[in-house]
Amino acid sequence: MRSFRETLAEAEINHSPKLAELKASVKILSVKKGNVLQQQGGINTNLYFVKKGMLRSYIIDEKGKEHIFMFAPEGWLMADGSKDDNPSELFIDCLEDSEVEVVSQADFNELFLPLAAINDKDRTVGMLRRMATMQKRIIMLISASAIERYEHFMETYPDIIQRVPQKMIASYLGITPEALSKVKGMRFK
Amino acid sequence: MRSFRETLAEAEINHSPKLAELKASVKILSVKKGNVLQQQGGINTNLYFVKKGMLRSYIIDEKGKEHIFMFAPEGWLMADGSKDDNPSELFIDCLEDSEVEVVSQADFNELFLPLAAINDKDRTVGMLRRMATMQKRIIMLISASAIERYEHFMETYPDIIQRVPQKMIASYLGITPEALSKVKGMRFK
DNA sequence: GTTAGACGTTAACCTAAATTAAGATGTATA
DNA sequence: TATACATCTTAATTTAGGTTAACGTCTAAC
Repeated sequence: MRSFRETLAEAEINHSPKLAELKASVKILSVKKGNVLQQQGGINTNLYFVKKGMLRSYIIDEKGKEHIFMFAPEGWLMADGSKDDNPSELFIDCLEDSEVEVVSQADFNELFLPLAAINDKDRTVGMLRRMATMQKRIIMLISASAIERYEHFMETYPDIIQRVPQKMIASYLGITPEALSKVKGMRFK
Repeated sequence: MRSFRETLAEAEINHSPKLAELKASVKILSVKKGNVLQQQGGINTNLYFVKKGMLRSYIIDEKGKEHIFMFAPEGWLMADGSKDDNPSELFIDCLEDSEVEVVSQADFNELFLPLAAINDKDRTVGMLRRMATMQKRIIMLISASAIERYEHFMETYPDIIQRVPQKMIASYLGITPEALSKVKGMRFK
């Protein structure tokens, strides 16, 4: 990775848009609840923009246990962010009947990223929001108790709470469903 | 956040570089070990590119306990990724005498992000690497035991292990120094 | 209607890691 | 040199959360 100054020294601006190519690279998909869009270990990874419904990404560990990495309701981007060349770390599946737009990782990097940075502040805001979400998540995981993580989640994503089963919330928080149940009971004691 | 198609519909390419402005926006800083570059709660957040040395970002919780969010040795970007308008969540300080390049969050978003996406693949790779690191970190935190997290850290960042005290590694892993000490002993039993 | 799965809750028990405290070593400073 | 301070380790104790299992509710399938 180059430094800021090195970047400047080498910078030459020339950019010819390829709108047709861009348009062709986007596929629209209707996905039924339960459908799996992407497998852990797969090599062709995509980005999914959720127009309607909700997607979920998760891993399955050696003991066969599911751990939810992220929920993506309407307006969110769903993607496996593991390094480009590596196979996908995540499963992605569909929690509600959904409509999504799909772009391959390769197309996104080559075509969308440059375009988005210039013309689509919302797109970069989307990436920044993703980063902010992950940062907060890490901070909660290393510093907060189960109940604090739960309360933070409720405040931040009250919508998601209504739409997914408790056991998935527990999985997202990094605890068992039983522990979440216990912890919820304790709040009103 | 707009969808891919909406983005395309609205896209108009025009981009005039402002190299002079860009250059002026970069400051070079020599920082002594222990210096604090940025405070939790501060409003003027910067991005730091580490040319030499090492930076660290961390929070201090209500009980006064430190939790390390990230290390940034040479070649890494250090930044608080909490939402633009919010005050900084993180302290950033200096673990070794360092040389860093500094750009304000505002300048970065307005000037560097567009430029980098087009001309500097390494820069976007840097952001993607950041995302990949965070993703892996979250997965480890929700699914792996203390010892597994430690072993993963050793494999992934053998360099950092040599350069920072154990208690900071523990803090990064989300465990106490005592627990890390115990866990290290257990590996050779 | 009956049955079989999912889901959520509760409780008994267990374990990993936190807390507290003490001691051993190293290092910077008066 | 002596003092203080930070780091790491070990051990005793406590606690948050995991595991296992039982039970009630709900929904889907027969």
